[in-house]
Amino acid sequence: MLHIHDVRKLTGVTVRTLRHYDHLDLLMPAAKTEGGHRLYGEYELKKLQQIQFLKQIGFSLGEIKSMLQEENWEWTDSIKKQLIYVVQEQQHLHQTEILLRELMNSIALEGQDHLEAIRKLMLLMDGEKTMQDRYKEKVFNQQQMQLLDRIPRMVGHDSDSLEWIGLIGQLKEHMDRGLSDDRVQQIIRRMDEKRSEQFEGEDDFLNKLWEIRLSPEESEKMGLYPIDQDLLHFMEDAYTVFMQSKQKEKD
Amino acid sequence: MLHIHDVRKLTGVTVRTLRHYDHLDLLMPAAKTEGGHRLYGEYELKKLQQIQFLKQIGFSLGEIKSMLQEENWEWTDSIKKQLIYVVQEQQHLHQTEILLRELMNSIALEGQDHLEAIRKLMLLMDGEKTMQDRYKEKVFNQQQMQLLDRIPRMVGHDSDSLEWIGLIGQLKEHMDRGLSDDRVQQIIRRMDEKRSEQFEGEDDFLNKLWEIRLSPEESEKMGLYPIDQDLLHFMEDAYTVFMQSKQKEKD
DNA sequence: TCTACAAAATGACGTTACGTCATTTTCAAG
DNA sequence: CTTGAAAATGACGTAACGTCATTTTGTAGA
Repeated sequence: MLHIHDVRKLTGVTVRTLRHYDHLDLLMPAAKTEGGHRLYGEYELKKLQQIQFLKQIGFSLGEIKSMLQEENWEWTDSIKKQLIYVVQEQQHLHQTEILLRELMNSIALEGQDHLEAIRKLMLLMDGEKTMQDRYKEKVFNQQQMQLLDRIPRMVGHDSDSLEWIGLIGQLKEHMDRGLSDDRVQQIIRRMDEKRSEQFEGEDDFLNKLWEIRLSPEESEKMGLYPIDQDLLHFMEDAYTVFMQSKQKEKD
Repeated sequence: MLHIHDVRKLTGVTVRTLRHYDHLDLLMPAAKTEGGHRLYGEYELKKLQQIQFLKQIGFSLGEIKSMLQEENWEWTDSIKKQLIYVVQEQQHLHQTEILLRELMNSIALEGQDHLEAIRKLMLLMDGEKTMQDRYKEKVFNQQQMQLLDRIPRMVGHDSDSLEWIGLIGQLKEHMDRGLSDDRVQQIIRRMDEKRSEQFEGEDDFLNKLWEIRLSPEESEKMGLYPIDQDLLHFMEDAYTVFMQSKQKEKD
């Protein structure tokens, strides 16, 4: 059994923090001495490190508690949420950095008149007129959109959707090789295998593609969303080629 | 003179915030009615917007107060300090983003065992980069070092890495089906395809890599994501089966 | 001019993850 | 059994407000 000070020496976590976690019922000592001194065991050390890790990723102690306690907590939801937050924060900080640099330049130009510099910058910020600003705003929005697109697409919570995402991504990468290219056809074959596992039955790949187009929600569940139209067509065509050569093989 | 509610409508700043700023002596109303209601003028509006601007750049209310009050405040110092902070924060968030993506992938691989996913990631984090590089240089030659960049990474959100992770995860899921199961063999075939796409003719490299993979300690030294031993052996065996049936087909 | 109801003011507590006292107990060595 | 070090407990502070609850004030209509 480890004394609270030993835990501190081992992990670097302060005594106050350990008491705090105890208070929150996040990490309780394995036992206490008669006099009430906290004693920690192997298990607590491990848990403490998990807590540190999750904290580093930016989760609040409350969320961490839920994650570690509740048996069927939706980790993937939490992680996605956090990912979106982190990406947006980076965007925000990037904008802030730009503003700071502009402010610095502005001050250099205006000399001592800081407030005048600010005033001019503020005009730039939410000014309603200049084309530049409209352009900036547009670009910013586009970036935002791209980010929001990219995040759900590039994270999958299970190995199956992860592979779908990977396959689709690679198909996109290899589009320029043409429909009959080996790599393309291999990807399509793998897709066909997967869809036959998942959607056993008559509806074929083309139907599946149709479905995807008609039902964004379904495809999002599968991690397929969003797919652009070009890729969809390419997939369709490649699949046709695939089926034809499969037919030939049979003959 | 503007009523507090008018200020809110004009600027979007809440009544509570205005009261708060008054309390802090940051922004005092130009006058008060007999009954104590706050009245704001043109000057206060302008100052409020400056405050909003500086707040957006990330300064604290305390600093803002100093900036606007003290005549010869060193603005450039503050701005530089803030700039440094913002840049550091971005780097920090970037690291966090990587960790989150790794965690997501790790969870996809490990299935529902989130804590195991965390444990493995923590192992990866602890490893020192310089040690890893040194180890790599010892094992691989110059040319092979370049190939190392192409092996799938847990952190990678490139579609290739994602598919690898997906494939490994699915192999793990289907282990209980046995070596010759269709799904297992299809996965292996896809793996083999990917292998030959990227590492055709680099058998020496692949053999070395596989040996390292087979040893958890060696893997850790290189900073590779630890994969369960039994899964690796299963993969090896299933591959043997795959090669055999491929041979038969030829005959 | 009185009334009534909206809006404002005041004060206090809550939030996050602990740091930092101040005070009291407990532990372990001599 | 003493004693000094370490632990425990409790309380306050932090940043920038949000959110009550309660009391006053402003003003429009009768």
